[in-house]
Amino acid sequence: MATIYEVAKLAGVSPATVSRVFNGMGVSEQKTLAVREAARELRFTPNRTARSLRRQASEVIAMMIPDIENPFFTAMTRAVEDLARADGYSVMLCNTDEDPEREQEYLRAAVSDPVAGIIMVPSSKTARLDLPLERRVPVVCVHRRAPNGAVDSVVADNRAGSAAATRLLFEAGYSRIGCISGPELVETADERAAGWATAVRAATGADPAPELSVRTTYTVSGGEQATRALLALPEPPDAIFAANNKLASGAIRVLAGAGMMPPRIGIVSFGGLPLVLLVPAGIHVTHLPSRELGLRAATMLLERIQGLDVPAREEVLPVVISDEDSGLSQLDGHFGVLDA
Amino acid sequence: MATIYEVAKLAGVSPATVSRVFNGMGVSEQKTLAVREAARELRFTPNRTARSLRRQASEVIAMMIPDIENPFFTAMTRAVEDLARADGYSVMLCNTDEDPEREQEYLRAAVSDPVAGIIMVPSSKTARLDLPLERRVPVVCVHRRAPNGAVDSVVADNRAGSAAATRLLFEAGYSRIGCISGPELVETADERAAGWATAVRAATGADPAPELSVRTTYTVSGGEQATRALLALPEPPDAIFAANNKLASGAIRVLAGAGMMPPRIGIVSFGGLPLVLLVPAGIHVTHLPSRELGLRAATMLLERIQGLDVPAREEVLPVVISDEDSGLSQLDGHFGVLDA
DNA sequence: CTGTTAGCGCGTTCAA
DNA sequence: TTGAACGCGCTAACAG
Repeated sequence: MATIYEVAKLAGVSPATVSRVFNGMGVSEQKTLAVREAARELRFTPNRTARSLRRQASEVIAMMIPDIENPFFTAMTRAVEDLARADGYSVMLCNTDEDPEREQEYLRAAVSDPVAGIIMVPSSKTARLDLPLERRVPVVCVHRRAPNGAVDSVVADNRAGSAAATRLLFEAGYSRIGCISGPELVETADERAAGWATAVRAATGADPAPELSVRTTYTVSGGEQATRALLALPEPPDAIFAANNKLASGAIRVLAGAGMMPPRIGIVSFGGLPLVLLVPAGIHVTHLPSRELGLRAATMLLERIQGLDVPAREEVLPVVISDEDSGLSQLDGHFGVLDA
Repeated sequence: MATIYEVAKLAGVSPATVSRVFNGMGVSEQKTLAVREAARELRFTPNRTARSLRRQASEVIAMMIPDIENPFFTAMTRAVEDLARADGYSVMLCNTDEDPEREQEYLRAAVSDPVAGIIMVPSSKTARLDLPLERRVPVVCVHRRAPNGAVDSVVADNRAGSAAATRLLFEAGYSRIGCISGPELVETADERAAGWATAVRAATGADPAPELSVRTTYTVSGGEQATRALLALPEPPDAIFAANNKLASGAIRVLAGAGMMPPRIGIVSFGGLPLVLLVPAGIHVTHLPSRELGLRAATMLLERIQGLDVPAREEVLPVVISDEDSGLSQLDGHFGVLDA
């Protein structure tokens, strides 16, 4: 692996000149050409590690998400990568599995790498950001707020969105609506359950029955178990608000297995059901601004990396509720089609 | 950010001793304790950049995939990450978008970082691996073979799997089966189209009609257009073999829009349709060993990183074809359910 | 515009 | 077992 010294020797210049050529400083055309020629001959590529060490700055952004297999997070990641690349940064993927220990481990690694910045979906309200804060590594929290509002955050309006999604079911004529949401202390899960409760209160004038709200893990099997629990109630719900796509998948799966489909039971999925596009008619699907969340987070982080020094900011992106089944119900009597 | 020098001073030892403590060399218990205490006090973390530069070795694996939003690739990536983490490596995600130029750019970056190794899904048979080969950075190709067999590869048996999947349609009574596959020169696309042709030949005793095979991009809209083209044929097919999940999604979308569903038309998707789990009955879905591909690739790469020096290896993983619609058709008369 | 030199933080000789 | 000194490859500061 060639170094600037070898290039310099071959080009008949000093190492510093080689460095300057590769960093766009003022070098005479003649020497520039000579350096480029020598570099090509030696297949020279600047060593990024050495550069980082010397500059005390890296070109890597750490992206910490709970689950790389959830299309919601990959869409976010994709957006981040697009923007980061445009600014010359690479994206390092860190899968936390909602595990605070893994998260902490990744934070430690990111800080000792050290990365240019961190975009993270905090696994819980207890996430500790001391390490990056202390080392002055910029952090932006996305999708869930930063603990203590310590750093920039950009989130979707989960509460209002969930309330609107639940309202859809009331408007469709359902009256006893169950809620399946994620773990306690996970912000999105709390917010979405709260939105559901708000809508129930607005529609019925009373607090929702406690047994109608089930909290579980954000997984397909969590959705399955919760749905079974709701169906087993003495007075089961006639509709279900599922707080994310995996929960909705589990719910749909169990309901389909029990032969219960709309309009016999109402279902709304808060968050897109990806790729497959086919859901039975009558299932409402709301769109979460995953890409927009990623774009905003990346923008805010890049600003911080470039030195922006203002107090922690917080942005809330609206959740647009379509009132059509699955977004495109006109296609077919039996299926709605969800945008890819 | 504390350095070993500050830790050394505080602990009353030399920097070398601090280094030794953090690398598991022989240091007296007393000094070890002193160093650890000082390190904790200073919140010291070894700087990975400096370590990489000095050791000429990094702890990052570059994972280059065509599309982070395709669950097939994220499942692979997830498997890679699991294994890599266990060995102390982080995974850097590189999204190539099937674009050879971006791929090349990423290879250049990976080589100049420099990473410990590269796992890649080559975007085409023309991918150039000279850079990593020259710099002796280990590469493993996954899902698609390495160009020229230059490095280790692990792939699924796309040809046999596709033939078996196509046979499923013949066995279900369909006789004129169309094929929608990916771009020319993309190995999986070629192999799957070839598998389809083999099955057609075996079933009909003749070569398939050329107009029954459509090649397009591996996208939902590609699948849509191809399906429309097939339906517009003077003699349209009575069944469709879709060579990947995105193509199948597009096909299903168009067919559903035209009111054509099984059994009126046969459909098989080569590759899982993720998360949503609901596809109309009669749609066959085969399972690709995405996780296994990732695991094998990671294993092979880690071996190479550890210095294994044998000629390039090639592994072919079997594709298991389930003969049930969507894997779980027993659930419901109208829907099949696909495993998450 | 160009060359010389120092040092980013660490791991690893070599001597003691 | 320990410490002093060197250098990984590069860029920034200073001279010229």
